[in-house]
Amino acid sequence: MPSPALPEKRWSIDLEKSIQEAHYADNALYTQRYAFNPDSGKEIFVIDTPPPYPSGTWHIGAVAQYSMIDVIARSQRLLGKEVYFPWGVDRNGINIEFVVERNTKRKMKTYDRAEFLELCRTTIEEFTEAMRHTGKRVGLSCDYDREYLTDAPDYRSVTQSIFVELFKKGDVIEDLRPNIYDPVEGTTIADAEVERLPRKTKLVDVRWTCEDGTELVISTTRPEMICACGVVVVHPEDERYTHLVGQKVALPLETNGREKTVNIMTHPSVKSDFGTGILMVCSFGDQNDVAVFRELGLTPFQAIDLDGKMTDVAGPFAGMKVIEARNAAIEALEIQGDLVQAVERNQDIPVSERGKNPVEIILLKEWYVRQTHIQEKMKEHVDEIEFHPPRNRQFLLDWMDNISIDWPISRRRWYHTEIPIWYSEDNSKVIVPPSGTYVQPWRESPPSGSRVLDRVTREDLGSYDDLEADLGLVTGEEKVFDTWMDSSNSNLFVSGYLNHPEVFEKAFPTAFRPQGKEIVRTWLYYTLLKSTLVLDQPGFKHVWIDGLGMDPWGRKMSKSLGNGIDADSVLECGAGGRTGSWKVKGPDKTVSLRANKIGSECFRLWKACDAQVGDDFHINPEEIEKKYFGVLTKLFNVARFASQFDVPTNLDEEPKHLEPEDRWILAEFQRTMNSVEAAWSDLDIYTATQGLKTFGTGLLPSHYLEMVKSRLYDEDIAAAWTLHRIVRDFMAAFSPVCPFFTHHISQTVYGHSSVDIDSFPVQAFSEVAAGTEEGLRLCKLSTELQDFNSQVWGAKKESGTSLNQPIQGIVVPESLVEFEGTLTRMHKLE
RNA sequence: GGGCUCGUGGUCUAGGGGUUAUGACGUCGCCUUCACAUGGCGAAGAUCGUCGGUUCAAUUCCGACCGAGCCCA
Repeated sequence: MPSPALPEKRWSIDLEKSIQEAHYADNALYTQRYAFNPDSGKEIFVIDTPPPYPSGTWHIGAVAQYSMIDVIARSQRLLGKEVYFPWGVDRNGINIEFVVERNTKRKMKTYDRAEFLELCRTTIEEFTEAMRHTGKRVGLSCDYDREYLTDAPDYRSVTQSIFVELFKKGDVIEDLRPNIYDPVEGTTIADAEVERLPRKTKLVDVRWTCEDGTELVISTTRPEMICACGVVVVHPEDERYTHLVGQKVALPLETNGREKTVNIMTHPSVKSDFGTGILMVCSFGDQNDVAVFRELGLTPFQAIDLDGKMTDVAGPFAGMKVIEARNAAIEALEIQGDLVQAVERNQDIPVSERGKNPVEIILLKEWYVRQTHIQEKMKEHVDEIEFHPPRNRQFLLDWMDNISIDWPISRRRWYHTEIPIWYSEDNSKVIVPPSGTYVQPWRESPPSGSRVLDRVTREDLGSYDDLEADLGLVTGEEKVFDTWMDSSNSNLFVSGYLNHPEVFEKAFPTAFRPQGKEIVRTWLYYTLLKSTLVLDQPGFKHVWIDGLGMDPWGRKMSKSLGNGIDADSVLECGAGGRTGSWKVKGPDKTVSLRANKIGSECFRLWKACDAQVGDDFHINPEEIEKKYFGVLTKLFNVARFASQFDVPTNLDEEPKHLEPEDRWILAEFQRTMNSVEAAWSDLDIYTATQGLKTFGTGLLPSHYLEMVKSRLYDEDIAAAWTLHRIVRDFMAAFSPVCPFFTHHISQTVYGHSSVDIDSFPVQAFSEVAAGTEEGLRLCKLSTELQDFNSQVWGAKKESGTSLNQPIQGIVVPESLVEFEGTLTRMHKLE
């Protein structure tokens, strides 16, 4: 027997790693394979990959999702598309500021701004490097040479240019509105940066007096805010207070510069069973107050300043810190005799994630992107986008229905993209930079080519170069953008907007947006908003929304639960003979999970086969190995078995004579390949992979191989041709899922790597093509053939006959008569 | 508390108004070493979350509830 061309006895993690390393080491070949070449003439398929945020560890669920994006990228290349699979890293934002503060034990605002930015940049670069490594370990075929970083000038200039464009069109506005503010850190923060901590607070009952002398008792934890009270409300169906509605009630504490009474009105948000069922609404005690002020059209008071101190409106308490003012107010109420009672109470209060400081909602002049006026238009665009799975479109539509206020985009932070604007000395004019320029207004003057605009009407008044002398002392904006302002340009950036107009022409709407469902309302929504505002087009052709990676019991993985599984440990499991073990906190007790070998190919196969896109998936290394490593072994063995027979010189030309079993398996193979090709076209990883797995581990080895073994050993040309043709094309179709596995086999056995194939292998076998009468007839025989083989194997088992011993009394049924000779030989029927 | 999504053998999963509900892993029994024990044959194991409704007929459609998850309060 000739020795197999595939020398390795089995697939192993060490083999996988050495193939992978060689693959990434040859940069010229890598570029030829995977780099984006917009001039290739092929249909362009740009993937708007979610740029990961480097924070030290990359969540295994995200790595799994990323590997599926790679499957899409590779399958689209296989279908002949020119794929741009960018490698981008999101590096703007608050997280890295936290890390630097923690590392240096110094607050951001105690630094020189430039110095702090440099610290952030060097710190995040270390994290980025670890992420690149994991990306390659899981086999991503990104265009790493074109890596983009959202904190780099080329990326930030796009964000700034879009801002300027929207500002000119009037879709970006500045306004004084309530914002969440951390008075200790001195910065606005986003909703997402607020968390709740339990604290003991005093709930005080305060007596208020109406104009007709009726006395009310209102419970509050924030008596210092009485000075900012705009209205007192009760529930519309609360009959206890119906008679009070419409009256005026006097504020029980002294104030300064405002009317001393407020109206009593109704509002459905009041909880009648809380305290006395009467609520004072202040600007702003909490988010509900903000909503009530807006709905009732009340003018808010500024009761707390940027230092967290009470303003003049607080009368005697002006200048005190919030907590001091609260105690002073309680004392004053007690002296006046208006304090009915005070009880200690546990309450979850909103604090900043960063400093654990209680946050306040205060009025600040900030920048906003207008969005409420454009929802209908956006919906039309969303209708044109194909969602995978279709049901996940609903996440977006529901969120769009809830949009009621504009998007605040400015932040008082540093490691973000700067808002590109300067103000004239009299504040009536603004200066904006020319498109494509990255500027840092907090430390630079406007560059040459900047335009001067009227701050209100947005009228273009001329160039900065001409008008500079008339503007007086120009001040640069110090604020920066919300990071979503950057992230929501990713599709524009990777599709070539501004930087490569000729590519953009061909590449937009961006072909493919893959992402997790938890950021539909941020990343997806804001991106589509931008596409509508800037280009009046849908941002994408396909949006692919995957579920989340959960722990083995279906719970979210988190540091606090202690149920996380590190991605690298799974990918390296089995390397160098080291096994993997994970201690994971389960619902009842800590469970120890063990696996011997997983690696990237098995990990990818698992994700591709185990869950449909859109479903949450449980990550259990034990299960990954048990269910899918065997599949790789089986496929490897089939290839290794085939590789001991000479490869016919021309695999593309069908031999003159094929035996019935060859024609049968070719018909089945063709059917599988057709459905796999259709599935790859539909971005349906699950169906494609399942189809290949079923064929490659079932029909092919168990039935066809057993039928043709003796012919193969007799050096039958038709059998060798059929087997090799199938194995070769199978590896091509399977290469998106397990690129290194198929690369190794196809390169070794056929001298041509499956990852270099750029058109789906055509199966045009004479007479047996799927859909032809003969093809259908042969496929219909499959079930019968499998049943017959099982029947013989079962009969041998029952009679204690070994499989290679003859058996008597079994007759090939009439329907399988064309296989009679083969089956008789295969089973040694007598 | 609100909105949305999901709920199929021990675990994961396919499917879908109609006779015995798909497959995989695991379990149990048997076989075997001629590419593959990372194999083969076979068995057990599911009132398709619960309760109502629509229907000649529901696990499949509708509603409520329960449970899980996501996002937002």
